[in-house]
Amino acid sequence: MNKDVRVRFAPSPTGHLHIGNARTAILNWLFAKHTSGKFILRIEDTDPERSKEEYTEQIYSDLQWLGLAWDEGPDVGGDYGPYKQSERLDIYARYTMILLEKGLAYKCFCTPEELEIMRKEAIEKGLSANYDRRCLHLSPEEIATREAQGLQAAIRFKVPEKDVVMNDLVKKQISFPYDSIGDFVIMRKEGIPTYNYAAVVDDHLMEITHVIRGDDHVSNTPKQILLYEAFGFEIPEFAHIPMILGPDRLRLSKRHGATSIDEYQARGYLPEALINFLSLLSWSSESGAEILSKERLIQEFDFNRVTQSAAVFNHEKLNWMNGSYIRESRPEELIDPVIPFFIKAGYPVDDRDRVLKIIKAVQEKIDYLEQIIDHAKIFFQDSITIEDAEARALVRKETSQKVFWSFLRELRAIDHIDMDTFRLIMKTVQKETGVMGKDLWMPIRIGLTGRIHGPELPMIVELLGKQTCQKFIEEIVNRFS
RNA sequence: GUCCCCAUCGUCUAGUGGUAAGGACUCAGGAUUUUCAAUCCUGCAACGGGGGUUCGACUCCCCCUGGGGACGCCA
Repeated sequence: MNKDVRVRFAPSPTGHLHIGNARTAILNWLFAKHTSGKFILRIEDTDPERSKEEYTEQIYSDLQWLGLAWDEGPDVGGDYGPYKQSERLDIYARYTMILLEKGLAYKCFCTPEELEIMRKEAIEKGLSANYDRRCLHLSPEEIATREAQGLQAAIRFKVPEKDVVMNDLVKKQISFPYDSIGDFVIMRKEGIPTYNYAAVVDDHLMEITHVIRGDDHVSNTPKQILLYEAFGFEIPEFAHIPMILGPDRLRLSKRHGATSIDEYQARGYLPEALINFLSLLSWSSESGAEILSKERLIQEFDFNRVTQSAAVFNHEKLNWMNGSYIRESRPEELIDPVIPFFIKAGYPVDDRDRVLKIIKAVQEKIDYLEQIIDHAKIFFQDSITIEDAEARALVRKETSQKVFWSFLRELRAIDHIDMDTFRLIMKTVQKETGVMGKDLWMPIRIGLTGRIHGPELPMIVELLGKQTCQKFIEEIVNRFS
């Protein structure tokens, strides 16, 4: 019956994996998983100017970090390789010959300068900025002369005079008048294919069933459809997903801050949260739920529920969602992800149990892992400095002094402290001093951390340990009395 | 300039001819709490404009406006 689904993510290695591309990859992956199909990675490195091997590696690792495993690709192989376009040049050349022989494509000797003038003139006249076909009617002799002069030709596709209709899984039916499509170059004079051409040849040869990509490609699609028809290839399904915009409703770009996946990784966003969030840009669950596991996304994903309109990337919501994932994580799972941030901050990491306790103490306060550095600072101080004026005033209060002395007396009487003994001690302090509530707890908090806000005190005390607690309180007593 | 697409709270969205236009983020207020946070509750906030069609339009059609994309020997 239906062919097995095969989809591809086809980035060009010209930079880091961008948020928009990542979203495209995610939807491809979700659809493949949803249909038990294959997810294929193809590297479109046909631009020698901009493509770089290091970016290919970067794309691999970004995709891996997101947890999007591919079934076929340059590194893992597959039956439809090679999966890098730069290694398929002979294939494209072969198919170009077919078009040339059938008279469906022709050589073009126009220079970039000529083309630029042509374009300007067309726009001035109010016409569409298409190629005027001046090389279409070159006689064999004229072609021979130019080639004898050493001129190299690009190959242009001769666009047939018929309107093109496409049926898109998300955009539904769109038609393009034939005269809005100009004869486009399929092979550059260096013998390297252009995007529209290579994509068609590859998608056909790789038996891609669904082309899922950003909707900035819709106007490319009629060209590609024409190519499929010229070759007699079966046309795949198309699904053009809406763009992701910045807050100014312009296409998301570097100007908008962090736009590549590795930047989010570096700040301690969780891949699951990113996938969840990006999936919800222009797609929604029928249930209305927003926090959706990968499994659930896979199960529910459907093009019928993809929106038609572009979506603004909302940082605040991402932060909320990521924070939600952090809060829902088991603290143990967070140890490894958090360690790089500890190392970066110069905090010791050899005692994993201590790291775990710190995570438990601050887990609910952070939206992304990088923020743990600031919250955990209080656990690695040698001495306490009180910056805040309100805190200084509080510490000086008479009740605070009483609390300190009482607390210190209790502390000196024991040799080890944990959350429970701390609570017990505080009860005693309360009884002895008659101080309670904020006046009781706040001096201790400030004395131990220097700050007015922070994690729950019992956790702080246990993490600091008896010696450090005693030292800090002794210091503050000396300083302020 | 030409072609294509889009249009519900500030943002992400639900909606599919008859709804008090629902949810989420943000924001405000409250509850809880030894602080902050988290959590829970409450609240503010939207169908771009104009014509049709219809007994009835957020929903269908047209125009306008606004936005986006494409028109590369980039992808």
